[in-house]
Amino acid sequence: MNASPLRIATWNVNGLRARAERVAAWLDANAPDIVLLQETKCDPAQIPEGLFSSRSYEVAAIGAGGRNGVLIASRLGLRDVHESIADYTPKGHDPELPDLLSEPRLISANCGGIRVASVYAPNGREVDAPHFHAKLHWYDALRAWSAARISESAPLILGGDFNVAPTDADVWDPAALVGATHVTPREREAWSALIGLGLTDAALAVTPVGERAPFTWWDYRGGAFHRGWGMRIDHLLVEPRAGAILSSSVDREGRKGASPSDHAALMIELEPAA
DNA sequence: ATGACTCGTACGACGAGA
Repeated sequence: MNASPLRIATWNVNGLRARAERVAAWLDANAPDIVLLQETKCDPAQIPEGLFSSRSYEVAAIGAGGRNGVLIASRLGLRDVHESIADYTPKGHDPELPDLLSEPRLISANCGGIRVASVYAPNGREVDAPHFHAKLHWYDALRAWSAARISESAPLILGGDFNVAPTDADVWDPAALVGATHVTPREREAWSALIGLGLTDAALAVTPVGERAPFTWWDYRGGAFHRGWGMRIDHLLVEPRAGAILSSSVDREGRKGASPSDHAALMIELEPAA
């Protein structure tokens, strides 16, 4: 029995060591039960001392030097950790492409009966660059891994920085992004195929028809945040059997002031299925 | 404006991010 809904949050922090004070304040203000972080940019041994343990979280993290890196912190237990989707490399994978499946971009654990994953999708760099094709292959592997999890008894929740804006409503100005990554038909097809496994885009699910779900990322440059020049590229994807999505919110305060991440945290409240 | 920030690496720029 849960007296109150679960709070599940995801945040690309752009450097956990650089963001330690902000993460601490955000944890204290929001009290999430499950925290998914991306771009920690550190090895697990470099996680700021006590940041999670002093707040009663168990942590599972992977990292390799100063790039990428993902983490799960849970107050609901943390077991059966998965650290790679490389076993789900798609058929036809071009071995000449960058090996993004070996980078620390997904970690998953069973937290209180829910299989959660912290996901950091590749950027893609330039349309049709090697990294762009590798991004699409990485999405194929993510879809295959997710399909395998959906066949298991624990419901699946994916959260993270997916580096795809699913529709033109998810960017401030489609005309400004012609020729850019994150909005191409191929990336959006990869996104749709993932969603099509039977996952609910939580932010959309609680957004009234005709309104726009809030952005989660704004470029550091040119005052983009204050101009509203953002995108919705961080997502929480919920298998319906996990429970009912009660709310979804973006922590815009976390994008303000000194030394913010370029991403804001996304958090949902979930009433777990009985 | 082929720009604009920021992090990590390593102590001066530079790759990468989106």
